[in-house]
Amino acid sequence: MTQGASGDGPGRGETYSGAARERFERLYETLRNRICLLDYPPGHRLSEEALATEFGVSRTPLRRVLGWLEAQGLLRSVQGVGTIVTDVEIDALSQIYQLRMELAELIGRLGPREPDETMLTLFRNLRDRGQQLAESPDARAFAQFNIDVFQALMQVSNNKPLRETSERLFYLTSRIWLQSVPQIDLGQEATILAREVEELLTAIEIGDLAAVGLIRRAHISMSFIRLIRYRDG
Amino acid sequence: MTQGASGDGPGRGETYSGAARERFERLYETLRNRICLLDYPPGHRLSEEALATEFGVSRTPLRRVLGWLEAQGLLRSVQGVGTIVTDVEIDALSQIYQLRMELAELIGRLGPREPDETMLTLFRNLRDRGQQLAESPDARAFAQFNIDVFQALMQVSNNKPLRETSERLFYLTSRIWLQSVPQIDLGQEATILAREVEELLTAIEIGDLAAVGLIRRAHISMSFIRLIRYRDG
DNA sequence: AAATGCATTGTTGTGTACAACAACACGCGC
DNA sequence: GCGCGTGTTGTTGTACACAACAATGCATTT
Repeated sequence: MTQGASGDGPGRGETYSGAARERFERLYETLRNRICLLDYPPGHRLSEEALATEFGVSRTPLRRVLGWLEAQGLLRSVQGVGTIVTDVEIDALSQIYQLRMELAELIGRLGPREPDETMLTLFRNLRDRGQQLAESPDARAFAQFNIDVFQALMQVSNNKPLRETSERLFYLTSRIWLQSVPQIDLGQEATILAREVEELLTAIEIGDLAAVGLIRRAHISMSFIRLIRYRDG
Repeated sequence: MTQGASGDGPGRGETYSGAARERFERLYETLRNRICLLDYPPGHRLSEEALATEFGVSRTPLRRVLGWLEAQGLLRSVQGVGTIVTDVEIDALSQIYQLRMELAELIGRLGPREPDETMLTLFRNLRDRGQQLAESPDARAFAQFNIDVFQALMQVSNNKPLRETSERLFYLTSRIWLQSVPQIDLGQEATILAREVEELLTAIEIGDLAAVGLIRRAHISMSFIRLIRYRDG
């Protein structure tokens, strides 16, 4: 393949200011999803050469993507060894969860965004998806649903730094559920998450965004406790 | 210069696992300081080629450093134009300050670290420096002192994600004071900061770390209000 | 004189070859 | 049989040459 003559890259005309940036974000989200969905489990060593070949680029632009993922704490590159998917040890997990709880509450307090029809539709769709998921639990679908619920919640606040910080911490810890999937009660977790979405939807319909933050915080708190209990036995 | 034969690079034997990493961190902190101390003011276009030449490396390792700074929001690279130091517009500044206030309070609540003699000495030295600064105000010394006070405060909490998040937001906004230096009353600001350090030291000596967070939050809140007043007239 | 097209220049983005490094396996000595 | 040194292999790190791109200045045209 010749340089830059990517087949599907510049297809959409919305290259706001650079086709390279678009490709970067595509690679970034692709790899982040693979990490969060445990296609690349913690400790997995992925090869720059192999990834570059797969995506039809050279190592150079790929390394920029890996660099960002490393900056987010999802990867760790060490010379002579490889690029390793990070693992989250239990005490670091606890610290992140403590902070995530506080930030979840802030989502409803800092720059709340008035719920519009779009947001309501979004959460109603999530509620329906949650009910289906609770009826027929599936590990991967659960993980994806968890991500989608989080991303929907991020639209509640206008505070961009808060959203970015919450995102970073979320993607750092969301994998733990898929990792513990043999031990956890997937059906119960799906049911709990589905009910959380229902509660969130109720609060949004009323327009009480502070309540949204409190509900979310409570569920993060409880889910961490359940997680610890799962792991302990 | 041949590859890797840097004169001062591998001088210290504490290369925990890679001399490259050490060099990376040195470049990173150097450039971050230059940005935060306004050696590179917002809007400034810095050349990869020139920087690589200055540091005696090739563009490749330098680009990794620039990539991290871009991930932290301090730089913005655009093809064909250059690598530009970001500017903070007033509304984004407000959002960051709101979040910083909340995080400051959390510093005293999440994983507080018992003050030891080292920390007390650190803050007592800062108190002395603050008094000297208040007597003979200097813009650059004020900015550096502001950074050092912040870094000392980061040692109060054991929560690493909270520290990293606070750092990111701090370095994103600390430049605003040097930017406004013709308009602000530098002597007054130095006096206020020195007194804040005194208050913080008092709280630390008592061992009330929650108070530390509250004091810090209050000062962040007030300093933002003063900043807005400075800018408005 | 003003506007427009175009060449020039300088920048970041990309591809590629090689160096530095660490892990592994093999063979040698004990 | 066991320990150790060493070559081999695969990885990330680095340097460099070139492509893609945007801005600028200049000549040309209207």
